[in-house]
Amino acid sequence: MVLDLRKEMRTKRRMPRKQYTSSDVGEKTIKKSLRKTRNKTRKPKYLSLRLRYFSTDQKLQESTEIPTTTSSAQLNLFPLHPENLVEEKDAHDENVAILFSAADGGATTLNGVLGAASTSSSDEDMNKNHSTTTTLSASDSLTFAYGRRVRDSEEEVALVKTAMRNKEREPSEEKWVSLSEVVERRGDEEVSSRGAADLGGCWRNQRLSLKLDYEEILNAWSDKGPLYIHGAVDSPQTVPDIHDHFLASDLSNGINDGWGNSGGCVWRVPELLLTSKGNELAPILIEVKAEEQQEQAMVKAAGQREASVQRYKEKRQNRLFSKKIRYEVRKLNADKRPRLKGRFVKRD
DNA sequence: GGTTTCGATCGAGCCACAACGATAA
DNA sequence: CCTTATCGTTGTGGCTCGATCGAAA
Repeated sequence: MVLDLRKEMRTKRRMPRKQYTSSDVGEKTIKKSLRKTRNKTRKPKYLSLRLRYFSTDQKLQESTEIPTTTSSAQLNLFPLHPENLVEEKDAHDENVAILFSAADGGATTLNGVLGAASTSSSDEDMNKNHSTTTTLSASDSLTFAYGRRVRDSEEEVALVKTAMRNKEREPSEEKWVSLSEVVERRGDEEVSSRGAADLGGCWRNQRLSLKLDYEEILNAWSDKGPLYIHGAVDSPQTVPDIHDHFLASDLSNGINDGWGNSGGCVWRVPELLLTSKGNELAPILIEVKAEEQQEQAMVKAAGQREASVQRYKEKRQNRLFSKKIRYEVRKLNADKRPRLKGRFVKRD
């Protein structure tokens, strides 16, 4: 009996072996290209975030109770084979979808976080940010999404900003940062990639301090319809007054929509309570209405979540895994070049 | 529960050579 | 300043092999 149970558990845990597809070839080539571009010598091994992630995730769960549907929180920011994972890892997908539920707005990338006023949340950026778990950007965007711990750390903010500056300096080259470097800089044994998470905390402690020319923005937007945030399922969501301490108030109210958006990231609009007679409602009716609204809010939250998961899946399926060829001529030459056991050989 | 075995997967390296880029004449 | 020649470096794809990981025994 016990043995049978153990066997069943093993079978459940068993992961299907990966089947190579045409996209994998491109993926492999990209890695090879990056590898050769970076250095010819053997690179030092980068610390896998997987273990870190486990511990981090557990800690975060203890402190923030992030809703997870599975205990298997294996980090997989860059699913190499989305076509295989779609059905197999729905639960995992949901977790990732939670991570990037705000991906449409780019809020989970560093660009989205730090450069909200100037960044574009294009798919390319997303892909780049998701492309590898060892880049600072990817890991930080990850931990920002998870890291909802409220903690100030100017040093870490500076570190992330430095990384972003370096990225700007070398726009075409991905910056590789060894985890050990980050750890050294921080000088403790904390999870190194938590910087952005704490950055998120800073954002929750401090208001957004964007210096925007609101008049110019309004003028520029005047012919583009209302200032609504798209992405909500049913009701339009207005841009909140930035002078409201919406972040803190939502946090203090304990609002959590089950998205990891414990307030802050999801702006809410009070429901309009109108009767046919006008704006007045009897107290009892208001009470009943409040309960109904609560139920509706739950249903709506579930609907929003489902919609967002759907959006995430669609985006992931459409993600391009194609290889970027720098010199098409060389590719043509290499294709024509005779090979023996995969190696190039001299022409006769 | 610990150890060993086995199979799948991954990553690094190899190869020839045209193209590229820098430098000198 | 422009052109030409030279030389070292880069990039390209398919295959192999050792390392790694997880499941099974």
